[in-house]
Amino acid sequence: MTEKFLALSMEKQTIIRNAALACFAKHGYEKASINDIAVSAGISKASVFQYFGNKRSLYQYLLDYCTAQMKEAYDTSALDLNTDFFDRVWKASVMKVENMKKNPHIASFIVSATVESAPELKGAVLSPANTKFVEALVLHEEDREKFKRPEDAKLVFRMLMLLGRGMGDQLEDEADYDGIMKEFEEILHMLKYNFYKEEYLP
Amino acid sequence: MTEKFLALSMEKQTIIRNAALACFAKHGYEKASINDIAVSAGISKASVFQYFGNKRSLYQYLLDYCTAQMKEAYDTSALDLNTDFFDRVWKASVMKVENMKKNPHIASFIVSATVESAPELKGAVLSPANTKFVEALVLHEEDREKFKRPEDAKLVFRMLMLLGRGMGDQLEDEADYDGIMKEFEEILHMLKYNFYKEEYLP
DNA sequence: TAAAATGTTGACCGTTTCGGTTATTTGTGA
DNA sequence: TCACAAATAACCGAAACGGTCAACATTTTA
Repeated sequence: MTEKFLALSMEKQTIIRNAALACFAKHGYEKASINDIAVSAGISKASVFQYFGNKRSLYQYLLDYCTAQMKEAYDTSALDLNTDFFDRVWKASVMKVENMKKNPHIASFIVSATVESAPELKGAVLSPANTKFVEALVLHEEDREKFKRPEDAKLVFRMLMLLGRGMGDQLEDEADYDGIMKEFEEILHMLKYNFYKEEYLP
Repeated sequence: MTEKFLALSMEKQTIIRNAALACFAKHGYEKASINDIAVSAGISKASVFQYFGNKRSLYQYLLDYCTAQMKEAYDTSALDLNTDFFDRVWKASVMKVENMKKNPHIASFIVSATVESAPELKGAVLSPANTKFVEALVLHEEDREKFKRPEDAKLVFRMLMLLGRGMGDQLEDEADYDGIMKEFEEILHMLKYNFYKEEYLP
């Protein structure tokens, strides 16, 4: 159903896809209108139907696209599980942000898709490719030993998860990726310095 | 225009108000429909117009209500500026969460209202009562001196701001207020222990 | 360069939903 | 039982919805 769309130039595909992702993410499936998407993408409403057939197919295409995009972004590049905990967190964060830079609307679209409940969308699923990603961040015994108080390790991990959410919000609002990431890198260094035993500091 | 509404029982007022706040927050002014709100509140659409006259008046009432609610929640209870930094952060967070407990939809409504751009709403303003609140959290010189590395203080402050955002998200998703707050209290204690000079620890 | 094929869209369709009104029903206190 | 107010079902014209199609550009082909 999407052959017509896939024949378009990549630039045009990106513009239309981003418009659709943003619109569905903001308004949800039912309240997002094809007209809004078309205007936002700078094309006519009829073209959207030309490319995707109907609303439902457009939405399904976006789900599939996001699934594939997430796989490509996270699954292939293996996180080395043998590095330092803070380094792992840093590496994973960079990956996440690089992905957000390339495709700024995917994150909020996925969030909105997971809470979507329109009856028309029964059977339309978003396969979660994130598990591997989080697994790599999990705390290992050798991580804990580096902490002055090993019992702090778990809570630091939880704190970094919450911090990640806060950063994600900030990134969606003001898109100053590099500024935020620089700040985050400083935070990780600071935490390492204050929480690790001296022998584990460089 | 809202006399009819204010004559209702407090319980019914709360139900209707929460339905409206949630609906406007989720969909924005234009895409939120009176019918949705009425169904969600368990009353008829005609009643909503009976109580508020029209859509615009309902929205204005919610803005005014939120402004008053924020004032009551933050402005009256003075944060003591002479306590420890982490204690100040903790106290402010408790206030914020208590307010979210009582009125879970205010936060997201205010966020959505600040980015609202419907032409019909020109002149409808939300007076920000948060300034005092943030002032109390600002870092003072005597806070910095307690840190092993005083230069860390500023970054810890920034980190706590981001952490607060992440926590806010979590609170809106799963409403396990006490669990999250207990975790946050532990985080603050842990940070204090690891960042403060020994002489400032209890 | 003329014709054929393709890409794009303005105008339109029937239907639904919108904000808002009105006439009727329902509940209540005297 | 009756008067009165609260609540709503039914309704209104207008707008927006998803979707279609014929007409207009643009490109490809002969």
